[in-house]
Amino acid sequence: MGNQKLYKGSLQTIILKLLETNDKMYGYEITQHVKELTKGELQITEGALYPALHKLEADGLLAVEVAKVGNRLRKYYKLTESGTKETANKLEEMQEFLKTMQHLVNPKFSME
Amino acid sequence: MGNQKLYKGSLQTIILKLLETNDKMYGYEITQHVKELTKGELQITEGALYPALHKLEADGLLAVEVAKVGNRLRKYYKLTESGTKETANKLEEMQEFLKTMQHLVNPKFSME
DNA sequence: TTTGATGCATAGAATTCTTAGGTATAAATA
DNA sequence: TATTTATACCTAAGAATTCTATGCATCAAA
Repeated sequence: MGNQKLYKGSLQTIILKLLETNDKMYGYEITQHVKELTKGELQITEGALYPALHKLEADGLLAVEVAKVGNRLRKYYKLTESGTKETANKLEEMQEFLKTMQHLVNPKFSME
Repeated sequence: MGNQKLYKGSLQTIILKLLETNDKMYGYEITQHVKELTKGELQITEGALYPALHKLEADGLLAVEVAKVGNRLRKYYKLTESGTKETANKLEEMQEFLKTMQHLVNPKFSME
């Protein structure tokens, strides 16, 4: 996932957030979407993405739907009910984390 | 380090930033300082902190100065010259990361 | 006098991601 | 038409970082 270790730990949250916004997506689509959204800053590697998707599925947060496009298959992922709840939790945690880090590294611009 | 994996990858930057602001600090002091600054949100564990300090020292970013206080010793760490430069780099990367993540998880509040 | 705070440290496990492959179809280009 | 690039899935081995669980020792407070 990119070259920056800062993103370590945030992949699940990123995936869940994308699926909250876009309803259903397939793996390759996610990598391209993130690349565009971040102007190339963040490149999710497939070696990180697919295991992450499988784990989210195994944990019951995502459901899969296989589609055939031409002669190739795509695996569309979407949030389950508990996935939607967990997404809300994870986004809250992420906001808290971002606020805390902002405060730590740049106290001037994060006064409350 | 707390229970949140989101902080994975940001420990070095946190340490460097603290030393940039406070000139010199010892390990235990760092844990307490972060705990206060984050109102308990982030608790750096010693099992994460000390190896991190040793690595930063080995990489030439920190210099150590042992002090005796009463009958106990403290190891004060401070930035070296290259440590100061690297701190600037890491803080820039962190700002970029925070901006990117904010944009990803909450596009509404991160328009430019 | 025993607990809690201070202060250092390491070893092993767990987690996450990177690197480096593998397979295959479709489109573009040389 | 042959080859490269893009699309689309996947996994295994290793690196890197952190957590959990220890250990040792001093000092203050209960």
